Amino acid sequence: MNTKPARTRLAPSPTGRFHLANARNALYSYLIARKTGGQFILRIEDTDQKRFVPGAEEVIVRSLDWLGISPDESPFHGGQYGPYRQTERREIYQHYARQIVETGYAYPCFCTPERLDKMRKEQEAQKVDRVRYDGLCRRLDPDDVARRIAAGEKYTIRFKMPQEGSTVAHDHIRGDIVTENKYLDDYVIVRSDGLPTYHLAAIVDDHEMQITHVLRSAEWIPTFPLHVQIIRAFGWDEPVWVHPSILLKPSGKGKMSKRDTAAAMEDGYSIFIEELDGLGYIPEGVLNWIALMGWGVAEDDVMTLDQMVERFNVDNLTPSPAATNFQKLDHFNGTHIRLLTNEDLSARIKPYFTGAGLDVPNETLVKVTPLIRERLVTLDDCLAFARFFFQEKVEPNPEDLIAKGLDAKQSAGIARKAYEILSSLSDISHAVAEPPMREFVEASGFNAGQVFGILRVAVTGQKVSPPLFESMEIIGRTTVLERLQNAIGVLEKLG
RNA sequence: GCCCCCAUCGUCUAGUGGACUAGGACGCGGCCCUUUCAAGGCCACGACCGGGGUUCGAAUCCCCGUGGGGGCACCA
Repeated sequence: MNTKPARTRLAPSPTGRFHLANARNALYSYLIARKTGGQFILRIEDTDQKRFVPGAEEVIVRSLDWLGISPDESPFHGGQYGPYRQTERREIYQHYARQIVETGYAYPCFCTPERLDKMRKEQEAQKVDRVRYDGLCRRLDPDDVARRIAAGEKYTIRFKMPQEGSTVAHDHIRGDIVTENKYLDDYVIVRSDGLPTYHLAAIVDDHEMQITHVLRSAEWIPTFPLHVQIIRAFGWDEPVWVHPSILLKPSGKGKMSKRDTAAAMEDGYSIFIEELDGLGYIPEGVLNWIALMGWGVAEDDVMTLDQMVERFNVDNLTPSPAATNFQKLDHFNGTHIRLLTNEDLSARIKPYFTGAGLDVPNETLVKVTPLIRERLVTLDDCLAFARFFFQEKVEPNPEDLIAKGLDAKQSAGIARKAYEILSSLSDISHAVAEPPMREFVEASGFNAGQVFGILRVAVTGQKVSPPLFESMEIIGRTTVLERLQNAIGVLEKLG
């Protein structure tokens, strides 16, 4: 990989939501910049003002910040190459639009949308292979053009695509992409409202902002030759182009549809970065997950951002489409949760408890965290495993208090015995309480699963919980005995 | 319809003509550990899309199919 400082960019349009594919382009771009000591830039492509969605820019920045891959330059962070919003760069595009017309690589087109529409319909009726601009204004007399412009007639500017030969565009992971020019079109590069389309704006900006590596999704491949031709028309150097493939639905058959997105949501997943936080995912896990969709790492695939920077290489990006695998998200999330320090994890799960209306004393939290860390797939799982630590009372399902293979009466007997043993101890810490309970199990003839199962449900209110004795130690003698007493009452009523 | 991109276990991938009995990870199944659930350890199952070439030799190179995907706007 080129080691001179790279300048990369993420250029989303503020029209929709910030999803996986955006994040993945951002990550790879960020990685290239960090790896080479360069800069990662966020540029807002808002030239289509009809589609502008208020607040979309903020979501993008918030998502990037959450992931920990904030841009070095952006409309919000500033920078030497601003403005970073295309609608604020009008004059720059106008300058280059004039230049490209003057040098003969583009021309004004007076065709109205109505005429274009009619033209297309006619072409469709004739079943042409590819509907495209018929070149009417390309053949206009220069004096005529000047006259019509002077008369105030509205016009767009079209790029004068070579009509013969072919264009070779080089993608770093796909190699040369050769397109015969006869399949290309005279694309509109400046709208009649004076604002450029993506084709001109992006090329001009990438040049002006000195972007060295352009990562954009594969949807851009069809217009890739156009972009290369525009660059050549200006006589500029090309950046390194990389087109990572689109992301497929979990089955790998077809791309993510609205329906798939909704289905993911129902399963507790999301393709929108802003929603992942609320779903209990941590940036470290999400990042690791995203990184591996299209980046070939042979082994040791659990990585922190720093490790990714260390190991990343654009050469290892894959060109084939990747299925979105949420199970893998869970895996990476759980793995990275376990990599967190107890202090860090405690701070991250606390909001879930308080959010559920629980009072969470820190001294209790720090004791609880080590007990549940291995069990968490998502942060919000902490509630399922540990809410009983912070509740006044616990209400076990009566049925659950009856041990496997026993009836209510026998179970009540075990509970009473456990109460007897525990209440005889002044201290029920793990080390003190376990030996006598084990002795009881030995002597009683019941098995450990039965005895401890009853105790677990009585004390935690649930069948699945963190280790019993550690849990009881944290809950404290008084509360444990209260809960046991309550369970005995429930069992007696049952019996 | 036309153009373009892609093609290794169910999924993400390693593989750049001989080191391939095709490696790793997720998931799945089993075992161990264990008071539950996890975590961890071990084991198993599981793939080179098809057909032609090229070559002493092909997962790897070429061609043709097939399948999947993208695009054909004064959207990005």
